Amino acid sequence: MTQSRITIEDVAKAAQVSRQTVSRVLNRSPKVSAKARERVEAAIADLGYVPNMAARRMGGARSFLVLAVLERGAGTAGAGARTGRLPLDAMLVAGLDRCSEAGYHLLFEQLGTDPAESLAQLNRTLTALSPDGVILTPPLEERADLRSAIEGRGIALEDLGHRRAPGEAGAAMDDAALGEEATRRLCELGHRQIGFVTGSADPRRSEKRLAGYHRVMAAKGSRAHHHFTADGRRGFAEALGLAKSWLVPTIRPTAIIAETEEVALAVLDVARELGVEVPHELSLLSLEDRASLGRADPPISALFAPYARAFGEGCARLIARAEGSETALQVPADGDADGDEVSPFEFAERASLAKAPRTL
Amino acid sequence: MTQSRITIEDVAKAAQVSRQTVSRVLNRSPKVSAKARERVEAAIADLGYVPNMAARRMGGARSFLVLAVLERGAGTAGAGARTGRLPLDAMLVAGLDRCSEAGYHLLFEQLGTDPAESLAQLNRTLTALSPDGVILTPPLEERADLRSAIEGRGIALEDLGHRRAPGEAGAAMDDAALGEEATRRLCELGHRQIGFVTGSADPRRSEKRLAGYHRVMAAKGSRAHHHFTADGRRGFAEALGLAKSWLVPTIRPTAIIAETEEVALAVLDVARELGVEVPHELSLLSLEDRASLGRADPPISALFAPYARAFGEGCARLIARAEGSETALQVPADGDADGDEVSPFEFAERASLAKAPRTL
DNA sequence: CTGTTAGCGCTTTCAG
DNA sequence: CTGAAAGCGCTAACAG
Repeated sequence: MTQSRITIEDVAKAAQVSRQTVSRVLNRSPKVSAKARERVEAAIADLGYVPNMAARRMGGARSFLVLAVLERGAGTAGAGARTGRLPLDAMLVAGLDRCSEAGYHLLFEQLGTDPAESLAQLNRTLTALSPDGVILTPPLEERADLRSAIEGRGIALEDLGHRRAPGEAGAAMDDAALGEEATRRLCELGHRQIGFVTGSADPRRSEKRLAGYHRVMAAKGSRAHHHFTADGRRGFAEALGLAKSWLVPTIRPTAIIAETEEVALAVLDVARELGVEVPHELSLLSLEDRASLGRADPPISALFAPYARAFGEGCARLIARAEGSETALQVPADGDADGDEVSPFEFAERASLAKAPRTL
Repeated sequence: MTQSRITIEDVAKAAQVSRQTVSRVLNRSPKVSAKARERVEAAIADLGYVPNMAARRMGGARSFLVLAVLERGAGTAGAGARTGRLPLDAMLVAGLDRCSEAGYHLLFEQLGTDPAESLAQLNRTLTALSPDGVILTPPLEERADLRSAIEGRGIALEDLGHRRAPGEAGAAMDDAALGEEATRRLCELGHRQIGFVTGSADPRRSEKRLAGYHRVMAAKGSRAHHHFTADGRRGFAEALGLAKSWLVPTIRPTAIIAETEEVALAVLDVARELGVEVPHELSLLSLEDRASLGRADPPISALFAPYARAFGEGCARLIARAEGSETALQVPADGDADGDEVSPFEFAERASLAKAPRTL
């Protein structure tokens, strides 16, 4: 079944129309009579015809391709690698789902870290593939050169953040906002002595999250952020040692924000070792969600950017744009105006958060 | 730079040769004079010419595409999902590395679980994309219908196991062998009372691993396998409860094989709770490697199938075949004859394994 | 070794 | 609404 040599010509013949008409049906052109359409569709089903992508795009039309651009090393480099990276597996699946349901294909490409070289690389890929859309994954969305290379060719561009206005940082991927919201949530629970342990593989992102944390702490009038930050990016062990030292004195953090799953788990271990009870004596919040957090004892809550979902949505938007259906994903009108300030982040509520103890 | 409308024609003109000659240079044909080649290469570099993939494949030749076929749900469906699945992130990166270095592109496709439907789906993709090679990921490599659909079109096919003979299970992905080797390793450490807790999302794979375990235990004359197996696939909690019950009596396992990271971590927790010391009183071996195992206390050793590596190698083999370079990857001649029986699995040695305690 | 000639399968014009 | 013509950019077949 489904012989591989059936072309649009065969369908045209079978349906007794010209290939143009078949092509129109294929591309959902409205300018086809119902009768013709029916005949063509019957013939297509009958012959098991499947249009050839390459030929399709040769005609100078769409390529039905979405290109996802990764920074080399942005994903887990293998089991045992450091964490704090993109959840490529979930992103892949989310993207695939969205693309295949629309008949599109998803292609990934890794770019090296050298700016000039990576730009050239992208340009090469762009002309070789001429994708209908490109999705730039963090931290690449900030590369203005890449963005203009893409847009300069008239190719649709998306990144993981729904942006409110062009040029603005995408809300869902705003690291500073993530740091802020995490801190704010803890403050709302009554915490003032809040610690922050970084650990992301990408220092730039740590920086921003930390900045958000500092901002909120300062606004709350706490000075804790001057004492309770540790840099797990450099030395994991030292950072933990530092975190450990926090927990011994009488004035100590009542909550700690851990930038990664790894750090969160390690802090939990430290607390256990020291006999500090989580969550009653110490609340713990991770900025990255991984399955293992749910299996920790107690399970650790996480506030995180919804990468996979955002990626899938980015793909969908790209496709919608390519299809020209400007009615499709025009901002789900989710009352996203500017009032409610719905959090763009996902929160996995588990058992590691509690109100601050009274013994402030 | 790198205008997007440069075609082979432009290069031909600039190099003062026919496009055929340019094409030959592009495809590394040996039948080009050094002079011509030089001029063409100069022109290419000069103009920043990049061949268009779609057009290339239209010529009736290669498509420079490798298609990786996944079973829907084979990857992590998102943070918090059950484990025991393919490490898609690492596979993606490994495949991308191998493909891009050869100028190929990697495309993923998910197939539903209904046999007929998934075959049709594959056929569709095959004719739409006409990839140069297809790599079937577990458990799809066992689908004879898919295999013949691919090979019937003359498309190169690979899966994650280096197969010794056609039809034989790939060594690196042989689940029974994994169960056997894990058990054997523990036996070599003097263990006889070995437990096995399943937990994979794919029951068929659990079955095979378990079978390998049973086989070795029986061969060693132990009867432990009649008592110490628990099925974490059904009910995680019950399985753990069962495992827990093992550890209380005086005759109890001195080693436990955990099929997944999740199970391994849980068993470790149980042991800790019960005051059973790992590894001195209980050795623990995971059949799946994840970063979190390395951070457990003590870190948990793992014996596992090298998915990502195998995937990357599969891609490389596909490409080598497409390139016709039959000299390229002809079995690295790693003394793989049939003598040494080098393990096809990877072993992450950590601190959870010890010799069996004397108090057998 | 090199150039010429035909398409690959589809879509864009542009006429009917 | 439909068809005919003219390629898209490249590579296989052939001739030179």
